Amino acid sequence: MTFTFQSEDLKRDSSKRMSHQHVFPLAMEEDGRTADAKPPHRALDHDKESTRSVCLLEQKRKVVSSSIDVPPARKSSEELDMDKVTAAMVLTSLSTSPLVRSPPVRPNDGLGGSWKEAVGVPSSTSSSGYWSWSAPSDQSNPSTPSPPLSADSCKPGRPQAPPLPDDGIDEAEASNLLFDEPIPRKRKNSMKVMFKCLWKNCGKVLSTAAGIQKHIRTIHLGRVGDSDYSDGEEDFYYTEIKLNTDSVADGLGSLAPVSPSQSMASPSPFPIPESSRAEICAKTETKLMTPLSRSAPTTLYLVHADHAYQATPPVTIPGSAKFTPNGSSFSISWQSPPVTFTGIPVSPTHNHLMGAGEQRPQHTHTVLSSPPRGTVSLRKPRGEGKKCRKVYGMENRDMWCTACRWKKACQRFTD
DNA sequence: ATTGCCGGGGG
DNA sequence: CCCCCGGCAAT
Repeated sequence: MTFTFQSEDLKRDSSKRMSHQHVFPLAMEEDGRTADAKPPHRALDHDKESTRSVCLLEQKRKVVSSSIDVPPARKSSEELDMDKVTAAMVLTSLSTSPLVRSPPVRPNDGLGGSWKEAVGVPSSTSSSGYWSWSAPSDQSNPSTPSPPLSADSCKPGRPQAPPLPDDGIDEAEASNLLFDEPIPRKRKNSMKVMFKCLWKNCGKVLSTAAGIQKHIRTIHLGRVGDSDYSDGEEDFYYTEIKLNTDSVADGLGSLAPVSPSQSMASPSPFPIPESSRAEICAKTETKLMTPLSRSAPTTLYLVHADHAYQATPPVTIPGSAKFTPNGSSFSISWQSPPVTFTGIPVSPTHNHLMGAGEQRPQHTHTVLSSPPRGTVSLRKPRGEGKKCRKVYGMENRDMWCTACRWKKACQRFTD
């Protein structure tokens, strides 16, 4: 954080003191105290200008670099975490009787919503040889202090290629590969996975994904034909639930960050723009998943929404399909009937341009406009864009606009 | 925890 | 007026 670049030099030869904080005032319009040092020439002006821009640049760079620096650190700690988690899981699975066979799907990467591809053949008895969950190898080297680079601490021993390259939509897979996240993270055996239809007043529960998909397709969606064809729409209408002891509440990871309430007026039921599903996946797995999976092991009845779009919007199902795992508050439901999205869930095309543009909520405030107008507060809604403080930072306080310096509403960056 | 800024206070 | 800060609310 040293501001030892041009400005220091400049200041040194142009003026007297150098206090750490007041390095920057140089170019301010209001007080021309730099003028005394030398007759103001274009050169100096130029200097000032460039210096100022350098300041800004510098700051930008600081930001960038910090954001670059961070990830590795976090990563390593994450890896350690993962190790712990895996170890824990291994232990758990060892101590638990391998009663139930391994579930047909990998529960964790489900957010992509297309794991069904990975599962492949819809066989009800897919006990699956090749998911063999290489626990021993994990255990054999539990320490793994620091795997070089982004090594996958989860599957040390064997490559264990992802099931099937299959076809397109496999974003989850792709993202996993991209992010070097521990891909398979298979579930332990002692867990029964069921699939529950979320359709209004249906609540049918089947034991296989294919089954439930077929059910939805035929019964609810009214698809004809033998319907091998699935556009993935069914994914929205069922969810995976786990019954059983098996502690580790990983399924909740994806559900947790749901905000408890959302007005129906909101135009898009999906606060999260689908476009960045990959990121979401990764994030969910890493930062949300991990901490959560360790907490709250008490549930016996877990709901696992495989699809981000399913889980994320705080929807509410009217009648049925309401899970209350422990009595603790948790419910999935569905307020706006399936009509909301037809065909393809959410077009992955609409990216929101982050960073540059401001996207406003743009609500259509219906009729409720003026509450009690007489009240005092009337606080400004809070400015949107960055303000002087944010832009220049505390250390360059004298670059702020006056209002900002006085802690008043910013005048330079008005909204 | 950080940031925007209102309300109020001292000169 | 100018200048500053306590403290609150939103993030």
